Amino acid sequence: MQKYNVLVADDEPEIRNAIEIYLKNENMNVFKASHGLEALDILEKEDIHLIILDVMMPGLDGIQTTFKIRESRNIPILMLSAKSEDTDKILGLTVGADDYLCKPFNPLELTARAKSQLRRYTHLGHYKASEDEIEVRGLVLNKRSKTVLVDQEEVRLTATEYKILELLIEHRGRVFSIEEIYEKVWKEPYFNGENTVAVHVRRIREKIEINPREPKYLKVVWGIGYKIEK
Amino acid sequence: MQKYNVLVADDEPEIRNAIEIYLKNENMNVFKASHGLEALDILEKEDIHLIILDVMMPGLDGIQTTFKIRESRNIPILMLSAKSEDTDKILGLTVGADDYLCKPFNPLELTARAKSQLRRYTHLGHYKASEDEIEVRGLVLNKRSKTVLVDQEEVRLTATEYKILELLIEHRGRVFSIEEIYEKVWKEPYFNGENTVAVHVRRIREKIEINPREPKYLKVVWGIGYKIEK
DNA sequence: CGGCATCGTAAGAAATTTGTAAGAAATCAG
DNA sequence: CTGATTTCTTACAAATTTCTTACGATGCCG
Repeated sequence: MQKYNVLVADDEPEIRNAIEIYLKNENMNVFKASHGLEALDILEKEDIHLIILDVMMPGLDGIQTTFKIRESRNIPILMLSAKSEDTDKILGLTVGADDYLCKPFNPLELTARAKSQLRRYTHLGHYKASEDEIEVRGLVLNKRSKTVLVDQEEVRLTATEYKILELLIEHRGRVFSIEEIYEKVWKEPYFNGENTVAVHVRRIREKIEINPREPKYLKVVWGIGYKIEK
Repeated sequence: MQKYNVLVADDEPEIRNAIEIYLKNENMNVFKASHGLEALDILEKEDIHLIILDVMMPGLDGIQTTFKIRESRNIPILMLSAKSEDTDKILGLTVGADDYLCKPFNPLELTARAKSQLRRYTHLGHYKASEDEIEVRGLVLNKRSKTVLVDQEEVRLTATEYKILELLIEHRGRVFSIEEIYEKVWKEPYFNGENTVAVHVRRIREKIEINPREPKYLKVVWGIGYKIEK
């Protein structure tokens, strides 16, 4: 069996060590860093398969580190954050992370999520992109060719429209706030009052829905955001 | 295995000692108090994981102590009370408690309930973030996707309705006063006379109950507040 | 330069949610 | 039973959020 290398970056030594124990238990190699810069350093030298990052760290924090990593690589990142009332907010901040978990977390859940990320590797150790083709109720999105079919018919989406739809479809069933969508797609902070996402949603609906006023795929969840029905 | 610290507060020494024996048998550390103030004192000094409180105690009784504890902490509380005709009444009084038990109780039941509360801790000793999905008698609440299913059917709740329901379900069995609900959901002080929570409760019932007038899930506890039946 | 496609903004319309008030109904205390 | 208290119910108006449309800006390609 493949032995995976996992990098854990957290400024709290207890958490770092606890995670190390859980992961070693699952037969993984663990590299530890106490802040973002150290993590980036290890990342250059070692063949890391998964990064577990704490949001809150002195110096380069988890979010900045994610941006840095994403500039050059597509390694899976699992973000950790302190439990907060406003989970959605944190979720919005974790742009670029592949998954996230609130502290205090359940060790079983941590290892389960870590393994789920690692499952995306082939036996050669190469990172395997998640499924190329996603189908949901007659709507087929192909990530490789970046095309969308609705009932066998190809639909021409613009680049931004496609990105929004891909985001929603990849996590179908989950609700994304307008802010979250904006920050994930545009990769810049969202200022309240902007109407852009709504307009793009309208345009996407125009193209993929039979009746844009009664959307079958791209649904609104009032006061929360948008989602693709599972 | 993690060794848990349990605080037992009861004015009757026999009961205190009996509980101590049962719990030590289950490999727990036991701290004892004979009244509420002493319990609060120990709580400050020790790293307590579970509190077992008797309702009837001289000085600060179990109910007042619960209020005091809840002002600052979210530790699980198991309430003990003398058996009475009017179980509901006592149940209503246990606002803020996570579970309760009637005296005389079965030692097996006591340890079972104590362990059930402690199970919510991780190996790190942190209080565990609760599960993503909570199921209670056919009602399924998914915190990640912020959706609610009743008998497999998705129910569309508004943002505030969802928040109220999530609060109640997360601590199902516990009674929340209108004031508590208001302040937890709206995050602003509650002024007596406001009707808002009641109206929202009505609307939630309209959506999740078969017959809103005879609620199966979201029940009222007269003079105290609302709760979700366990 | 002209034609075309894409994008963001603004502004008003439409839809949905939310709070309030007022009276009805249920429950409790004596 | 009676009056007091608490919860329930309904309707309506205000607030908020989303939808829709149109327009101008930008950039690409020939």
